[in-house]
Amino acid sequence: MPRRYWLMKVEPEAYTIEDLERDGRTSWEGVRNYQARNFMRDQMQVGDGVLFYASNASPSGVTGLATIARAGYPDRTAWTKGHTYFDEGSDKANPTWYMVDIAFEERFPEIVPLETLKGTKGLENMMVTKKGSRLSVQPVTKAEYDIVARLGRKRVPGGNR
DNA sequence: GCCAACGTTGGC
DNA sequence: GCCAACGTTGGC
Repeated sequence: MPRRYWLMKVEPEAYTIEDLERDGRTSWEGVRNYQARNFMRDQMQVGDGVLFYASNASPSGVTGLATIARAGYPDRTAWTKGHTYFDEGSDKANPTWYMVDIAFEERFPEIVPLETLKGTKGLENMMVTKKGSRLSVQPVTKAEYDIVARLGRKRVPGGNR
């Protein structure tokens, strides 16, 4: 199966690329959206590329790269009473929610802000650049992934602003 | 903190 | 199955 590529959002208050660099690897529990769930459960494979996106940040943008380290498996936080991600309706025999693990790959020297993504040729069709795109797990093309990776690695004197 | 856009819920 | 109300996301 060819390598696929994804963009995964997280608020810096919850987790950052620095955290991932420190941890090396982390589990991505807590996704409670069916479309995102389907991507994690049905399509993500070990080795897939991930654009790590900081949402609700100033600015928001892609802060680094990761890879899928474990393909979709049931999100057991949905069964933990009292847990933030507890979901009464999730059946253990037929789990509603799935998670994956991701591994650190690279931290960009500077964030690639959403503004930059919006203004970069070749990224016009990226979901994240479109207004009202709330999906927290999005597929991206290899071409888009490569463009963003190149932007992230580019060192600009005085910073990438 | 505001608020537009979106996904989900629930009454009918 | 429609759709208004509601809660959440996320850019600004």
